[in-house]
Amino acid sequence: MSESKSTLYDVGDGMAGCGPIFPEGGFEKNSLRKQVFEHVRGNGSVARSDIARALSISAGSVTGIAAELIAAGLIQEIEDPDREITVRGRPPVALAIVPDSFHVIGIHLANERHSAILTDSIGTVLAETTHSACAPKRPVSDLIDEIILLVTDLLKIAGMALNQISAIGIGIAGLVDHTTGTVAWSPLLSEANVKLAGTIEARTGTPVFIDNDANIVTLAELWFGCGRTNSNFAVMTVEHGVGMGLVLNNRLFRGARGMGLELGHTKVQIGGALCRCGQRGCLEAYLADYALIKEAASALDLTAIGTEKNTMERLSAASKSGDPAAQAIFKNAAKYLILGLANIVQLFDPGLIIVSGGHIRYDNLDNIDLGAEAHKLTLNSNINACEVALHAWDGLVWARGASALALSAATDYFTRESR
Amino acid sequence: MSESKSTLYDVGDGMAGCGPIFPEGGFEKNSLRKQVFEHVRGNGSVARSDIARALSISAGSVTGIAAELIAAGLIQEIEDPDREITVRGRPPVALAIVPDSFHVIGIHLANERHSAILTDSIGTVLAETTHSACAPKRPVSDLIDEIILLVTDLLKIAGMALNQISAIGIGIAGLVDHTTGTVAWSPLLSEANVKLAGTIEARTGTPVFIDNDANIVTLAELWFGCGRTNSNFAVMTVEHGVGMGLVLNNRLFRGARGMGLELGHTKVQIGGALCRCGQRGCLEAYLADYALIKEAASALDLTAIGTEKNTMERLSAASKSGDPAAQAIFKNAAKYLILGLANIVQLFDPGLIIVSGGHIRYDNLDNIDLGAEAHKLTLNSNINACEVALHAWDGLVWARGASALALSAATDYFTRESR
DNA sequence: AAAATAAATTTACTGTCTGAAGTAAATAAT
DNA sequence: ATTATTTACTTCAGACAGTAAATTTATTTT
Repeated sequence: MSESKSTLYDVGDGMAGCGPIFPEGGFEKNSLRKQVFEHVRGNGSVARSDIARALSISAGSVTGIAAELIAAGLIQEIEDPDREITVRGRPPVALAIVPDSFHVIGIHLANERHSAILTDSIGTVLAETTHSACAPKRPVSDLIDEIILLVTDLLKIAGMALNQISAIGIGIAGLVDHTTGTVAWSPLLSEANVKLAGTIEARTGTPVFIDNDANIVTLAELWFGCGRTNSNFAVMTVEHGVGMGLVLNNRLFRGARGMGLELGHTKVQIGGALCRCGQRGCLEAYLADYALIKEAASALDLTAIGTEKNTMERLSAASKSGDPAAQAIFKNAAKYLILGLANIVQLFDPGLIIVSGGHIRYDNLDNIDLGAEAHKLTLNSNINACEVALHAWDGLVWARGASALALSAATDYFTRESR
Repeated sequence: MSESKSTLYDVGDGMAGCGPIFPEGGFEKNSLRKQVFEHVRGNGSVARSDIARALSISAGSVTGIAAELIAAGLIQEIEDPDREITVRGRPPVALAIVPDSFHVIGIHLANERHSAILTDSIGTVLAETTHSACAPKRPVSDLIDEIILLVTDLLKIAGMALNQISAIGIGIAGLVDHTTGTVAWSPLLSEANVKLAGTIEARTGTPVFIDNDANIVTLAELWFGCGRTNSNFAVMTVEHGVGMGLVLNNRLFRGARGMGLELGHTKVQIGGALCRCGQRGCLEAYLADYALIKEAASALDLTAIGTEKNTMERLSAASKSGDPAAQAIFKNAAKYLILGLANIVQLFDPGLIIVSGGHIRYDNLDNIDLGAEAHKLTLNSNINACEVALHAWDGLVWARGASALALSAATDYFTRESR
């Protein structure tokens, strides 16, 4: 832990609202209070009458619930900015979230770098900090110290106190059981089956929720990205490893026992390439960064060994400048990326797959229509081809996803029945 | 349609009750009425006080709901057969389903043979019929005639009238959208996008529900098989094709858009073996019956071409009598079966996978521990190994699964709120 | 026969939501 | 300017699902 980069934000992010935008008439018996709150947050600002129509509930209910939410300080009446005066009848009164009704923290823990953000109740980033990390495997106590350091740093930047934070979300690489808050295994930890959430909760007195990398990225898409307007989509992440996340009916799907969705370790070739997990033929062994780097020796002079990121950048540059070996490496990886997409379509049939990863990869996918290529590998009777979107992120997605985890929990807390 | 085999049943099937046995305190806000009914059906006979404890609802609610269900003729008080007299206090009064409160029909449509059963409200088979079919592809109108014939035959055997049937469930091979009741594509139909459920509904005046082969088998396991005591499990079917079904939280998982779970067409080898779907490298192309038969020429004298079933039987016999070529074929198929299992574990992490198929296959899997072999191909950090169960079925599973579809719908209907 | 115990029922009450009637605030027509 | 029309919002009685606690019922134990 040496250099640190910190920034103070006070901006919104263009599109109104945040969080998944639910289609009208949610079938799930979420309390109306929560439904109304989420509808307001999802749309930025809505009138009571619009809410009643959208959720198909009675106008009377909306009045009552809005009154409760206003009394609780969660929402407020605002001057509708883009109101049309041409309609007759009593003009609607727009409702909007009170941004500073509560605050949450989102943290991402990774090999080289930890990042953390502090947001208000509509997900606006108020403060951000990044701490570089180096220790490859450490005892839990060390990692907890690092987390506490991130939190205190963040609070200092934002000028807030810990008791003003309603929830903390943490994303960490490895096998995570979200329901119990346990890290079964992580590349960052020398110990296994760590009750991370509980421990941090005890240290901070704040509710803590954890999930793995892939789910965090998926949440980021659901709350702040292209997933917002899609109820069903999959996310495929390609970087050091290969992961995936799935959203069904605006909800993160976590598999039967909380684990699963380990796309990177599905087998795509019997007795194939050796994967870092020790098995052979994993998708990851053909597609992840480390798999490409293993092959990079044939394209690059690797006598001077650099970081993984550096090597990938050199490999990408070589490919773009026409090096045939480097191009072959990326081309082969693309073939397996498409295979992965096809298998996702075949098994989950989402309407949309978001491929999320660093921009380096995309530079080498420019002329490939991933959706069309994947469609060629699926049953053609599958009429509605699956859309494939590339989404290159900055370093903040992970922390944003983690903050979504916290936002979701805080929303549940503040809108729960009979408070 | 020539020979027909029909039987009249009047037996139960050993284990008490039917339908998934829900763990205590279901989180889903199913109406208590339905929860109580399902709990009684799942357990065969339970006292009111047991229901209150199991579902953690108040005793008062149970009294009220039981009264309603009794008034509706759905359940009844019975003499508890195995009651222990040693306890003091007022003795509990056992409740049980009234078996003939309603009846449903389950139909399975396949290439060579259609089968249909008529059951009462606890799934006891009251009548069964099988019609042989031959036309490989026919217009919808023909298939509908065949279905109507099955239904009338069944009603005659059972001595019942159509208006005594509360719902009809139909299982058919192909791509089926359960929610709309549409068959997008089927090997039995010359037309595409057929609104089968709606048409039969109009013809019979009875609610009709359809689903595909794999889901039907999965429902059979959930309602009547080893799935009853498991809330989360996957089913893998291996026969003419390779399919799968998934149960999450006692509910059939149908993917994001109702299709999906096409395990047979996930790719396990880039540019691999040619599949009947036209693609290369599908799991099915290595594992399904037709894939094995393609290779059978090297082991058998195929100058006399027989049916698929016949060839499989000859191949199996050859393998068991020590023919090395036949043994190699089965051994290779087993490798891909294990790969399929490993991929299911990796993606869905169910606690149990039921491999469902004809017994021919199992004869050649005797000495293989599928669970252990699949575990070898998954992340070893996946601590809880997935159990793998072989379940060889008789020809009735499909129809039973279809009847479960109907039973489930009828249950919803009769236990819905404010009737 | 009385005490103890457990099951089932009754009763009063709570919270959530709806539907209908009423109020408020604007525009359009006269 | 006045009235009608339209739309947004509020109020309130009541349906409904469920609970918690008191009560009744049926049985065993003492």
